[in-house]
Amino acid sequence: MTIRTRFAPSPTGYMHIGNLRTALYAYLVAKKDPAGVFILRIEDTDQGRLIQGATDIIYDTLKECGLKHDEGPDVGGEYGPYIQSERMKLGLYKEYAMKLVDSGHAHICFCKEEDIEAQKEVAEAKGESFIYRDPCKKLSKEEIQKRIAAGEEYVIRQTIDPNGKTSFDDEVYGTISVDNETLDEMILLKSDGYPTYNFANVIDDHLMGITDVVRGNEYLSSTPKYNLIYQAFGWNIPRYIHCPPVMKDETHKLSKRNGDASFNDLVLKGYLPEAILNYIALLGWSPSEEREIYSLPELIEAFDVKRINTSGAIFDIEKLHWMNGVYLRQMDMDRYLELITPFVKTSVHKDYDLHKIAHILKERVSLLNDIPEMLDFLDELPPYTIDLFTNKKMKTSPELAKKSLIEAKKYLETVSDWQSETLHDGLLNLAKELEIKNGQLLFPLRVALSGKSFTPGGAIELADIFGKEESLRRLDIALDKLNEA
RNA sequence: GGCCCGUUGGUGAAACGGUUAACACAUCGCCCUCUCAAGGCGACAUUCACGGGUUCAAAUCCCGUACGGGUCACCA
Repeated sequence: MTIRTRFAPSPTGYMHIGNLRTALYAYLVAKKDPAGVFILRIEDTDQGRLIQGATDIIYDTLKECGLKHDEGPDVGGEYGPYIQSERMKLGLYKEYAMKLVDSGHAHICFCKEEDIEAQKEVAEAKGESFIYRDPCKKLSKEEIQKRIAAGEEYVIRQTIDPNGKTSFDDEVYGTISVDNETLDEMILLKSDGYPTYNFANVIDDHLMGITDVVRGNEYLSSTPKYNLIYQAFGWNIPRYIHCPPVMKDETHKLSKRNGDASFNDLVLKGYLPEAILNYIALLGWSPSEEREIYSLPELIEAFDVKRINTSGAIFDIEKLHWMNGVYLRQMDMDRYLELITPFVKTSVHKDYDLHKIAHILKERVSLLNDIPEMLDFLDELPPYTIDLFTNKKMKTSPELAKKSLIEAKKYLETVSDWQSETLHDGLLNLAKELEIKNGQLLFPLRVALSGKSFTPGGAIELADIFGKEESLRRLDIALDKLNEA
């Protein structure tokens, strides 16, 4: 049977990391099957929580990550519509809810939300566990008709036989079974006519032919209730793949609500979508081989539902940071150049060779946002004091720096063929002639050129980027400082 | 509180009754080196939340306890 999975977010804001990981896993499960279908369904049944533009964020995020859906509101498909509010207009949910009422698996309920709430509080105050026993189940057909005709608001509530047990098999958590008496009779259809998530989800998953339900483990305890609905209709129960939560720390889930990083925030900080995706794939799942860097196609190949963990995983930005660096270093130069250019240009406005800049950056950048600060010395020589010339490891001091720089200047002034190779050979030669270590010549030179204690690139690379004129100008400034001392 | 789920180093994790308890990030050393990175090498859990039990043998199986999470919404 062809695998069909769905990602079913509600458009209520930004896409957070846990959400994205669920989408990823659903995608991987589908694509593991060469004919597998990955579906996007928008669950907008809570009209009060809708946020303008949230659906676009979902489309954009999936697109940026390469999680291409085969069916969905924007791409169509044979099982549409793919937006629940549109399906609701078709009267779909009400029709199915009424079928359940007819078969005795659901009932009309006139209870007021506040009343139930009040009863619950009383029970809690007494320390008793509260399971709502709906008095409306006893209402006669006539009375129900009368009250509906009188315009009274009502909901349709699931009817559960408290006897017996319901169990299901989860691919990740194994077999789970619960006593039916602990199951509460959830609302299927709200008084505004919209279905609840709980109901719409079951109906749509069935109607859309979903074979594998991938979702967060917070649904583990509702799943028995969903199965009761499947059974009431005589439908096949899908395979369940419940995923452990992505945590912010030991005790808190990652959530947009707490202002935790969303996919978008991470991208804005300079993390690459492919690195983010690779990293979150490893949060709650581990490959069978000893490897961590996977492209999306490679993930499809390596993914195995059986290797999804059962316990929550803490999101560790340090590791993402490292992984982002790996992706950046592995990248081909053309794309790298294209990617870093806007970041370089925020702090570098002079006309330096971007290729050369890219070259010194490549092995050193883990986060694109770090680039401007790393290059802040290129446009203008920052103010600095001569103690920068003191370095124990290099065994340099202002005195030694002065000597080295005088000699360096003499040499550099003679160079007509100003390019990396020439400078390299010339300067190393000079160090040899002076009988000092390379570092004792090059370290001071690098400081003189940059005005910083550390920089991407060394003296030769920087001199190459600056060119003869600017290099000598900065050298003179350094010598002035050293002469004053 | 009832029910459900979980618990291996700071973090992600491997192990599927018998290993010196992998690997990666982070951290700390050393090497390389013109700084910083990158790279190389090495260190880092007498121990797998705790207590019992089963077994010749337990991180792995069973029971209990503790702790954490989830759920009990006309939110998803």
